[in-house]
Amino acid sequence: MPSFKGEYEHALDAKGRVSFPAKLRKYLSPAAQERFTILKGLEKCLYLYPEDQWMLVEERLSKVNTFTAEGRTVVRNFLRSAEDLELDAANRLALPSKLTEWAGIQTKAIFIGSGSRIEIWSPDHLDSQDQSLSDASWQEMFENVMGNNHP
Amino acid sequence: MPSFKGEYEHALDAKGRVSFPAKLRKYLSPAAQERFTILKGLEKCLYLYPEDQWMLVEERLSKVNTFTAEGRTVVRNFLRSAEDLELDAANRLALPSKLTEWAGIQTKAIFIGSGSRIEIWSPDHLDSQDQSLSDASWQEMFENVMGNNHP
DNA sequence: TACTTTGTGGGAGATTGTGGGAAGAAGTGG
DNA sequence: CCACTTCTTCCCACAATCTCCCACAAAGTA
Repeated sequence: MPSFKGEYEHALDAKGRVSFPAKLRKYLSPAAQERFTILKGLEKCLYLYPEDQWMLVEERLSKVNTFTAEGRTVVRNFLRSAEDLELDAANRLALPSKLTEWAGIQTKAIFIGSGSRIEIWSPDHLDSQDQSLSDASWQEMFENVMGNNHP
Repeated sequence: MPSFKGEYEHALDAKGRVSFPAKLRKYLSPAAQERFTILKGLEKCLYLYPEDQWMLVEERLSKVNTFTAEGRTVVRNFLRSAEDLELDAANRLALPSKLTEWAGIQTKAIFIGSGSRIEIWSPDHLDSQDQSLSDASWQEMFENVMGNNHP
């Protein structure tokens, strides 16, 4: 299972379309080909899942018990911002304007390969995210997360 | 089994009709095509089931033990507000005025794809629902429900 | 250099969202 | 039972939007 990696900046055109980075395209499994689901991330960026990965998410959601208020709230708020996309003939994505507005994406978008999914950031929000993370706390966080998984 | 997703706002016309979002239409299985059951939701919104999904709901209801008062009450109150609908030639639904009034829907309705069904909200009620859900409790809820499915 | 791939732009036609009129069905009161 | 009103359904219309297609320059490749 190849994972997405790397960072690529592309321009949006007047219609809200962006080229999907060619390098990332190479990681797409043929199963997922050309089809994605995009949604609001937990940070101020968008998450882009190729179809095969998204299906795992949906499968999990389908097991949630919607006879409880909590279950309904989770499913509602998770799926709410989601939308299916596919590449056009020129390998572009037409990003939904609601999502680009929310994420502060106007003329430029930065794609970040992040394992099983891709994040899409506005340059500004990515900068401020970077600056709020000092070198020291990054080191600490790294050790917390990675330090004791594989002893 | 693709599930409904996304959020779409549409205007009601003077006759209480709303366009059914084109993006959601793509998820309709040919079996269910164009036919729905609508009813009062457990929150202050309406639930819209395509015919095929509704049949599963009915099947489930048929298993409720109506020899108990509780069982009878549940079945009665669940079904009493339900009504069948179908799309007109312009892909619109004529929402029953009783239900729109109950849900506080006047000039605008928000469709939220939520897995096997679609929720229809008045913008106001959706806002207040959102505001009552703080980020903290959302995160917590999310972890409760999704966290321990796949250890 | 010649050729392919990649990123970007724009136009034409189809789709979608919305409004309103006219024919038909249903309810109301005499 | 009939005339009248109201509500519903079906049809047509139109503007805004979205898709699909073609084009082309820049960059990478052989």
